[in-house]
Parts: sequence; structure tokens; C-alpha cells
Amino acid sequence: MGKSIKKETCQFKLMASRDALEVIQGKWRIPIIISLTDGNKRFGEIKKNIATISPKILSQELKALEMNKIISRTLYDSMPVTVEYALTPLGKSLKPLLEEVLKWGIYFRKKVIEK
Amino acid sequence: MGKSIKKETCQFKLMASRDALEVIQGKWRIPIIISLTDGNKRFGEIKKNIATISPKILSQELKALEMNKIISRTLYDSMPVTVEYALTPLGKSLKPLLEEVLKWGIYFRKKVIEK
DNA sequence: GTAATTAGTTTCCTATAAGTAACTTAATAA
DNA sequence: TTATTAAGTTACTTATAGGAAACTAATTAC
Repeated sequence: MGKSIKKETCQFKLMASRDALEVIQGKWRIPIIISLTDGNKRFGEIKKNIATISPKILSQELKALEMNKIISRTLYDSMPVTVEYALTPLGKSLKPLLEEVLKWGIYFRKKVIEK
Repeated sequence: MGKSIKKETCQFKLMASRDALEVIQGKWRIPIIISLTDGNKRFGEIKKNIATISPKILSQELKALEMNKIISRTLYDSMPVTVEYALTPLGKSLKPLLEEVLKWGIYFRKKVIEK
């Protein structure tokens, strides 16, 4: 097989995982996605939900997620403009990953408190 | 129930996920853990495996992972000292999460190429 | 004209992450 | 004596992330 990369190799795993990490990495992306898993939300609602995020960062991260087709942005021309963010099918496909993050977070905290 | 946080709430999910993210976040931690999932390794072996990581960063990230009890460090007093890194049980408990990262990375790449 | 609301943007600044290159320590072999 | 190997460390620098505060645009109500 020469230098071809098989699915089982450590190198293959490292490369594929890096592809995922580039999209979901950073302090805010997973929290934003989790917030939208809870239901479609407007800019202000996400901001209120995550509380410590600044509008600048929220705006910037929403753009990045939109570019990667993880979320969609819909503008409604209501009286003050309203914008709704929602997970795309690709964004929804992150659900099992998010659930593992959540599960491990709970497990880790339990283990840390045990000591 | 007042202000208590139930396991189902979005706020609870955000907090527990943040606990997990603090431990595994950054450019290098998940790659290092994946490398060790492949088997115990010495400093130089991890470095060779990940290739683009510098010894400074590798040393620093290994220390952080050790402090969080994700990996263990064993020193052997062989002729040039040898150090073996291994996943702890807590580190091994990350396996389902890592598998989801890998799976999603493969899926994402497939979707990106499709277009 | 003034205030309120939504969804941001802009400027400026600090903090953290990451990278490069050279160096260190200890032991042993040529 | 000099080189080699393993596992780092040190000093310096650059890049990226993140944060605070004030501002903007459009619309409507008072």
C-alpha cells in the first residue's frame, strides 16, 4: 500500500480530527451551537443565553459558523429588524459530538469533586 | 424549583460543556490524546507523530494534560533517560468523545468535497 | 426632536497561544 | 575529547483571540 493513508492509522485520525477541530474550536463556537440546539434564536437571545459573550465576538463567531454551513441566518424585516439563527442539517449532525462533550464534562466534574 | 439548574436546561449544558472544553481545548491537546490512544509513547515519538508541534509546546501541553490527570508520565533511568507518556483511566474515558470528533471530521470533509 | 429597540460595527487595547532557534543535562560510545 | 541521544528549557518574537466601550442604522412611538 506504500504511502497511502488507511482509515485505521493514527495519521489519518489526526488529520480527520483536525478538520473537525478547525470548525468547532475556540472558546465560543460549541456554546453557540449548544444554544441553537435548544431552538432557533435571535442575536440578542443568544447573547442573553451565553451572557458573558460580547456582541463583537458573537457576531464574528456567527459569521464563521455560517461560512462553514453550520448555521443559517434569516433576516425578517419586522419593525426593528430581527435576525434568526438556526442550525443547518450539517450543524445538526454535530449533535452526537456535542452530547459526548456534555457527557464527558459531567463525568469530569464528578471525578474532580470526588478527590 | 426556583433558580436550581436542572440537567435538561440549556444553561446546565453550557456549563458542563465548558468544563470539558477547558481540558481538551487548544490546537494540540486532542491530537496529543489521539496519539496516545494509539499506544503509550515517549516524548520524541509523540513529537515525530504530530510532526509540526514544537518541543516547547509539546512539553507545555503534556504538563497541562498531566495536571488534569488525563495522562501519566513515567521516567525510566535508561542510558539516555526515557520518558513514557500514557493515558490514565480518565484520559481513556475520552475515547467516545474522540471517536465522535473523528467521525464528524470525516463526515464534514465528505460534505465539503461534495460541493 | 427624542427615546427605544434590534443587530450589529468600530476602535483600541490586553492577554494568551504559538513559533523559532539555540541551549542544557546526563550518560555513554568512538 | 568530541559526538550522540533523549527530553526537555530558555529567551525572544509574532500571531491570534478576546474584551471594553462607544457608536451606527433603521424604524417606530411619543
